[in-house]
Amino acid sequence: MDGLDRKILTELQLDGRLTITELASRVQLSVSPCHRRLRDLESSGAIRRYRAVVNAAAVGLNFEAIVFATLRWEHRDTVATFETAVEAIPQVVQAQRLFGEPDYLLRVVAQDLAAYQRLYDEQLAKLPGVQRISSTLVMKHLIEDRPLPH
Amino acid sequence: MDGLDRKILTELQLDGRLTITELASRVQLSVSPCHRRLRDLESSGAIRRYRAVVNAAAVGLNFEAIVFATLRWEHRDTVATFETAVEAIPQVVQAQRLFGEPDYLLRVVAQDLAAYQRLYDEQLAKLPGVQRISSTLVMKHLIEDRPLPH
DNA sequence: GCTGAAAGACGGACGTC
DNA sequence: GACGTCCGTCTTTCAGC
Repeated sequence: MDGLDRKILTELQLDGRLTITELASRVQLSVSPCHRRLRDLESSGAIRRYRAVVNAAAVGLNFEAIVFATLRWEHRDTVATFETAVEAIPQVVQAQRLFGEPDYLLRVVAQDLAAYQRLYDEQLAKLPGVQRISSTLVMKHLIEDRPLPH
Repeated sequence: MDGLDRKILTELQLDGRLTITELASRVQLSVSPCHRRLRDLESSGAIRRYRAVVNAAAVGLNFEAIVFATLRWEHRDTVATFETAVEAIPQVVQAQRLFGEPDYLLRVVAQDLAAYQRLYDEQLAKLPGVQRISSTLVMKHLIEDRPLPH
């Protein structure tokens, strides 16, 4: 992992569909070594995958919320049960477990406020092991999917 | 935007480097119409971009934190000043403005705890217009970059 | 949906530093 | 060991019809 590899990663974070030819010219390398490096980055797991970034509004998802959840500590498997239940909700597009309060942060999308209310009442509020759950609406995205810094 | 378009978007969220040939066979379409649809999805902005998902640890970023920030309401441009300052920090890889408390949620990466401490003291704690800022460490990612639901 | 031309991908070989 | 340049061939792209 040297400067060239990092440069390749940066370019591919900006445009994941770059051709090897174009990528090679951007990082000032010829095609074959660039191709070799890319293959190594992919097989070593440095590049986890490629993804199209889809405009949520284009698929009718105009509503986004952040959910804060804190668990009760009942059993050893409170965590596992909760996490399984979260993973089963497709509207949860991002979820992380934190140290401290809250225990979990979820990013949830829905079609509109009504759909979110249904989702909240029927699924989020019923998640197992939860002591306290609250949610707030996302007003705006400042930064989304920015390339990792050096 | 019909079922086929949605299917195309789903497949490309799972693998952004699918070739048209492969994509066409997955959505049960022949190559040309699939290609036309893809071009339309790209030019209409439904597909915002393509991006390589890079393993942060592979580039030496082993630390991740969530920052909660609430602003003081001094002037009309408190918000703009704060947002500009946030955007200038490359370690902030995701940022959203919320309704309610906190006003902002930032996702921050760093090489290690020491680097994060420096970043916090020298930059995050000095962000303009902030009334209260606090941060917590990310223990684990449950869900990351999941395809948008239907 | 099909065709055809241009571009790109990808493996190998080989010489250089 | 890594880069660069040649060489193949196969696949993909994308504008015609």
